[in-house]
Amino acid sequence: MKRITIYDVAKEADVSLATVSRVINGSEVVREDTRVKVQEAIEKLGYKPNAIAQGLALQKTTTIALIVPEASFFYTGQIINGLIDVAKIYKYNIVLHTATEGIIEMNDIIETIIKSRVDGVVIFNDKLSKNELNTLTRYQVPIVVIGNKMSDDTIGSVYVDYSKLVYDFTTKYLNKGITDIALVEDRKNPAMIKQLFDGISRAFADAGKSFDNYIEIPKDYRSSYLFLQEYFKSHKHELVITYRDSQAMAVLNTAAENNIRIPEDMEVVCILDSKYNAMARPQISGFKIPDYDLGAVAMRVMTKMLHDEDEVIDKEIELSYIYSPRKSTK
Amino acid sequence: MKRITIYDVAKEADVSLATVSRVINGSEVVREDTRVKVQEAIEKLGYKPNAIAQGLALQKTTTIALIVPEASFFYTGQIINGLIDVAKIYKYNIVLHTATEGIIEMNDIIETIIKSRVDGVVIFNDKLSKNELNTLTRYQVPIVVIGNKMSDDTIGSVYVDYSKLVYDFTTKYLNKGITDIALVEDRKNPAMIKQLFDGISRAFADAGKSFDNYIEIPKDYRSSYLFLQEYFKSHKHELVITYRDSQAMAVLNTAAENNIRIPEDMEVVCILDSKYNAMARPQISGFKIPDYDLGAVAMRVMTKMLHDEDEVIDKEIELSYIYSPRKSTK
DNA sequence: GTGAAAGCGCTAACAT
DNA sequence: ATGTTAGCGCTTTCAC
Repeated sequence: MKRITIYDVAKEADVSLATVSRVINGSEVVREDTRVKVQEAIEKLGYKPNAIAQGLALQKTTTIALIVPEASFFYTGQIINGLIDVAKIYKYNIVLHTATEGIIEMNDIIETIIKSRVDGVVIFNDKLSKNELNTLTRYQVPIVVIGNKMSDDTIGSVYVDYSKLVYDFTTKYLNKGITDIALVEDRKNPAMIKQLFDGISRAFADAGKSFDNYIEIPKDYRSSYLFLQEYFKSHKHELVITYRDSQAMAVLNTAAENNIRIPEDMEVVCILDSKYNAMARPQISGFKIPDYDLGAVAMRVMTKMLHDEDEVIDKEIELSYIYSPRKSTK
Repeated sequence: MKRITIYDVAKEADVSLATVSRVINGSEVVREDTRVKVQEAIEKLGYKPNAIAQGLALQKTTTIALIVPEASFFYTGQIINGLIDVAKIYKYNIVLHTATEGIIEMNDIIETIIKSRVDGVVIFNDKLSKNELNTLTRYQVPIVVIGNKMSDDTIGSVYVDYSKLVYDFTTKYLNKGITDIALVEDRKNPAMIKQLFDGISRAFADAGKSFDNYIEIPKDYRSSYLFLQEYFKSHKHELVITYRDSQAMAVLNTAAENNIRIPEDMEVVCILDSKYNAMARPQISGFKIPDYDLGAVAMRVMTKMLHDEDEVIDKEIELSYIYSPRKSTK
């Protein structure tokens, strides 16, 4: 079955291919009856414009590349949904790349991205530094970063200020006289840890105190569970802050085993809220991060960078969060 | 900055573009010294072949489309990871499409897929019937379906037989004399419900009994929680089977509130295991579904359909599961 | 072993 | 309002 082309349509409708092209692209200058004639031919033949050929001719692909950390779909899912939903509106395709650790692989991804001539790339990576983007910026590809504040001629970003979040939350507790606050985190995400640590430290500093309860736990649930099981035999804090739901649950479970009542003896809060926080017992308080919006807004910024070239647009967009107090805090 | 093309390289290396093309594509017929000469030119200019132009010339894009149900990333994440990992190996790009309910949107997606001239499409959709694929098959695009057993000239599939899973599990309990078995499910996924229902019904039938404890619950956690809270005031079963972790947790939580001890008074098992099952208290027994493999194998089948055109390949691949007994069952 | 030229399907001046 | 034609960047016969 030969793929039917614009020539076939032209012949069928007895016009030139230029006219067919005009019809496809909704040019105004085509007379109504010939437009109908062409439309019928298109319909009859079941013609679908070849996006690849269009891409070659127009020097743009209407596809953007999305890079997400591998195996991060638990918290990336909504971001992708948001991204794709607005991509659909603007008729963009999304090619998905997953990046593991390691700069070598990142270079591979960038290589294929460059070759595929995407119109832009969105990177979700809270670990990424602006410097690491140089490989990409060299090729003049518009970039939107999700998770890190930065901007530039060809770079935009959408993010949540976790440092501020933690600062405000910590300050609230310090003001209540609660000072035995601990931060539980693994080393999976250094940049995130830094933000959290900065926020809590600043809060302590502003209160004339210093923060020193950073508890580093293993990366996987099982090990961190065992670690905390031991830890809470001899420790207890007024407030424990964790980043992910699994960490909060590990705290919950191990505290219970050590007869630490939550929230009476110890309060627990989870930064990155999830539906599982509401299923745990006691239900875990957390901050609702607007993941869907992070993706949607990122794509929106992308389209602006791509279309409204003249207009000055805001390239650093901070999104807000909502605190959901539940049963693990007083 | 002008994008540098194969012509630029040809000029720089003082050869024809045909030769450059040969070097790029690793043709054997190029003399060693000219190959080196060309390579140096490529290096010097930082030339990256334009995949779009290659696509046009070769009539193939080395990209495959992946369609997943929207907002399903919790159980789709690993599938995508597996898919992408083997796609990388074979140098394929993945363009991601999310499908909501509704045939209209599906047609939109298929439309853009056809236009983008992908080499194949992988569909993760346990609701999909072979009939609905016709729109796609008409265009001769190789298809691999994840989650449903089916095959055809241009269709392959990778799946887990949930019906069998439930049949075996139920039979085991029936053999122990446990007959008060209930299936808790919402109506999110009719095809899946059918599989589960079929399996359990067959088991009962083979034991000379009939199954009638299908408990339909609301789709979201909150409502189903309230529903079950009421339900367990007046009901209790020897074994409750749920599909998703959130459903199992709802059962756990509401049972606890009604003083039903698990597993002493009632056992609970979750078909689709997740890490959260191990964090619940009591820990929930479940079946480990090989999601990563589903994706990886699907992509492998795809590449086979694309490359080894002559060779006969197995187009219906059933993957197995592993039972993880934990604390919610005896 | 290497070059010349046609063609992949489409868009966008430029003509008419 | 519509047709002609020159690219877009690359692959691949066919000559040499």
